[in-house]
Amino acid sequence: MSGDHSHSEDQVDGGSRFNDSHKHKDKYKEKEHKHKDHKKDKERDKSKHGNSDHKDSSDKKHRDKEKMKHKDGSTDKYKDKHKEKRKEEKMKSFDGKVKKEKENGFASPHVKSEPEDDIYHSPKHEKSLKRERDDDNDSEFKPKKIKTEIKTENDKRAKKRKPDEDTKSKKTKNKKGEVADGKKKAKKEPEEKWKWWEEERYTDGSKWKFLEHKGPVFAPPYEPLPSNVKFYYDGKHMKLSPGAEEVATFFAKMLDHEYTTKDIFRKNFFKDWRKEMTAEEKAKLTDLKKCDFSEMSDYFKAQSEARKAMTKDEKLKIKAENERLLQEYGFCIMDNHKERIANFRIEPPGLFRGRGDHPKMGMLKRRIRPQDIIINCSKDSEHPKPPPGTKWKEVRHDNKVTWLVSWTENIQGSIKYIMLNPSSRIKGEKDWQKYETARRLKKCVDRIRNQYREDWKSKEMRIRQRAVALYFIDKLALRAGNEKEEGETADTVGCCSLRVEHIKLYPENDGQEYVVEFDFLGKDSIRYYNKVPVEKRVFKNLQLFMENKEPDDDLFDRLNTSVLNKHLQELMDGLTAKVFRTYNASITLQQQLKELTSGEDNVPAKILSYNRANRAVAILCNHQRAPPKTFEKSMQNLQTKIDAKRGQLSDAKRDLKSAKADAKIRRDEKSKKTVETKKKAVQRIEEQLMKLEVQATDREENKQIALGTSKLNYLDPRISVAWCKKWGIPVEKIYNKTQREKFAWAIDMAEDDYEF
DNA sequence: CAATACACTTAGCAATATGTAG
DNA sequence: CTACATATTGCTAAGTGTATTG
Repeated sequence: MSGDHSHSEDQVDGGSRFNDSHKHKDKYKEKEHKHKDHKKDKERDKSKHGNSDHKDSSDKKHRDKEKMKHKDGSTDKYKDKHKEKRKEEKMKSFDGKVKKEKENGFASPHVKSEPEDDIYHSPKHEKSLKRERDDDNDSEFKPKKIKTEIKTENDKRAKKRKPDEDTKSKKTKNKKGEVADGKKKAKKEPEEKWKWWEEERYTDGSKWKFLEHKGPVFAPPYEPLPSNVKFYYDGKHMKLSPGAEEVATFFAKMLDHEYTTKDIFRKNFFKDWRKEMTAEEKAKLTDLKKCDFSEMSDYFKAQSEARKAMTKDEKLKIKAENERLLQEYGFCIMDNHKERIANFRIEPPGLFRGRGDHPKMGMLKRRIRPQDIIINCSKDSEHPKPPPGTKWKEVRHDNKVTWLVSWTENIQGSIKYIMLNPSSRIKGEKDWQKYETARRLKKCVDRIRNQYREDWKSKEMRIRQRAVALYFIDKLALRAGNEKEEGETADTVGCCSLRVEHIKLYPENDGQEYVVEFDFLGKDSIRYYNKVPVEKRVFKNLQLFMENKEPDDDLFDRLNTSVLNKHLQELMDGLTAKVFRTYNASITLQQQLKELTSGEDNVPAKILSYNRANRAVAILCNHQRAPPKTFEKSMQNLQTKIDAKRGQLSDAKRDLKSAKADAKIRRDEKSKKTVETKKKAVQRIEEQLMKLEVQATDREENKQIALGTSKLNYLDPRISVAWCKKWGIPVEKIYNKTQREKFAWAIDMAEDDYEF
C-alpha cells in the first residue's frame, strides 16, 4: 500500500470539504427555499459565480499555449445530438426443441450433459477453469481450469467473449457431477446455499445454458373510480372516459407534491393527458388550471388510510398473496439452480418524475402490455405464457445476456429489463470480477499516476486534457461523465462533460495555492461541491483549457469518455474510468479501517470505527442523502436517553460507594458480594452509556451521508469480512440479511488476513 | 469517427416491515 | 395493543461502457 502515497491523504482530507459542502448547501437552503420538498435542495442551483473570471486570465499563459497543438481555436466538441431510439429485433436461430417435463412448476433442466449436447450440437472448444480462492494479492479472477462449453454454430455472437478468456481452449468435460447435484438442489427443498464461487464459470461469453421462468407480473388493471368521486372542470362536474380518468388519477395522487406546481410538469402532463381524452373531452378540457382533482385526491387519501386501518387478518391475507406471487414469479431456474429474480413486476403506469430539473417530468409513463414484452429464456424450457388472449412481442433465446424479460419504456425510449437478484450467481460473479479488476489497478496505479503527471506537460492538448481529467477521476473519484442529449434529461455532468462554469480557479485561497472550486450537479442531480488545492501544473492547464471559452463550453473540449476509456484500456486490461472509483473506495476503506480500529475498543466502538471508515468512502464518492425527516427529533430522543443513563450511572456509583463503605465496616462476605454486584452494575451502565454516546456520534456524523451505496457497490466485501474476522465482530453487525446474501461469496472466502 | 442501441451497474428515496417504548 | 422510530426492501431513474451501425 505504500504505493498509495499522499493520495490517501488527499482523500481523507476530502472529508473536510464535504462539511464545507454541506454548510454551503445548508446556507443555500435557508436563503433560497422554504423547501417543503427536500429533494429540491439538490436540484440545480446554478451558481452565479464562474462566469466572470475565465476571461481575465487569458493572457497569462501564452507560452504554455504556444507549445500546444491547438488544431483550431474552436471549442466545438462532439456536441450535436439528436436521437431516436427504436430497435429492431433479431432472432437467432436455434433448432432443436426439447422439452422436459416439469418439476416444481418448471420444466426440469436436463440433468446430464447429454441432452445439452443434443440441443446445442457442435460443441466447440471451450474452457473454463476452476476458480481459486482469492485471498492473496496475486490471485486473479480468472478461470484456472478448462471447462466444457458449447457453442452453436449459428450463434453470431459467439465471438464476443473477452480476449483473455479466449486464449486457450481445451476440452474437458467435467460437468456431470455438478449437474446432477444441482438438479437436486433446484427442487422444492430450500436448498443449502449453493457455492457458485467454487465452481467454474463460463468462458465462452454465454451467461447460461438453461433458463426457465414464469414471465413478468403485470400491473393490476385500472379500476374506475366509484361514481361518487367526481371530477370538476371549471367548477362543473364532468364524467371522464375511463382512459382519461385513469391518467387524471395519476395526477390526483400527486397533488400534494410540489412538482405538480411546476410548469414543465404541468405542461407535459396536460399534453399527454389530452392524448388519452376522447374528442369531446379534448375539446372541453383546455386548461389544466380549471381542473379540480380534489375529490379524487381525497378519495385516494381515504383509501390509503383504510389500508392502514385494515385488520390484521386482512393484512395477513395480502401478505400471503404477495408471498404466493413471489413464489410463483419471483424465481427462475438458471443452469440447475433456482435463483431469485430482482424485479419481476412490470412498472405500473404513472406520471414520470425524473430527478432534478428534468425536462420530461410529468409525462405519462404508459401501461406495459404483453405485446410490449420480449421474453428471453432457453429454447428447451417451458416458456412463460402470456395472459389469456394476449401475445408476447417476442420470445427469444439469447444466452449471451442475463435478462429474462425486457420492454421499451416510452419516456426515453430506453429498454427496461427484468434480471436476477444480487445474490444470484450471475450477478455475484460479475461483482467479484469488478473487485478483481480494481485490485489489478492497485498493482499498476503508481505507474498510471506517473504517466498522467507526465502527460500534463504534453504538447498535445488532447493528451493534457485527458491527463487532467484522469487526475480528477483518480483524486476526486469523479464519474466519467458521458455526454447526454440536451433536452432529454436533467442537465448533469461528470468529469469529461464538465463545463467551464462548473469550476472556479483561485491562485490563492485560504492560505492554499492553486485551489479549484468544483460546483456542479452530478448523477441524480446531486450537487458536488468541493474546493481542492491542485498541483500547479494542473492549475495552469485548467487556465489554459478555459481560455476563450464561454461558461457553457466544455472544459475538456478534446476529450470524451470513449477516448478516455480507450486510453485506459491501453494502460491496463479492463481498465475504465469507473474502476478508479471502485479502487479508491476500497483502498480507502482498507486504510481507514487499519487506521481507526483500535484493539482495546469494545465492539460498539469498533463498529463506530467501521462506520467512520465507510463514511470516509461515502464522502469521497459524494454519496449524499436528504437528512431524515425525523432526524432532529431522533437525536433529541437519543440525548434524552443518554441523560437518563448518566443519571443512572451516578446513582449506581453512589450505591457502589456506600456499599464499599459498608463493606469496610462490616467486613463480611455478604457485603463484599454486594460491592461486587454494584461494581458490575456500574460497569454495565457505563457500557450502555458509552454505547449510546457512540450511537449519537455515529448518527450525527451520518446526518446527510448515505453509507449504503458505497457499501453495496464500491467496497470489496472481503475487506469488511476480513475486518470482522480479525476483530471478532459478527458479520451481521456490518451486513444485514440481504447484504449477506449478496456477499455470500466474500463471507465464505475471505480470511482475516485478506488484503485488497 | 460519431451516433445509436443495448446491457448492465449505481443511486436515492418511498413504501413497507420490524422493533420498541409506552 | 398502539404509536412511533428505525431498518430493510422495493422501485426505477440515471449513470457507465461496449458493440453495432452508418
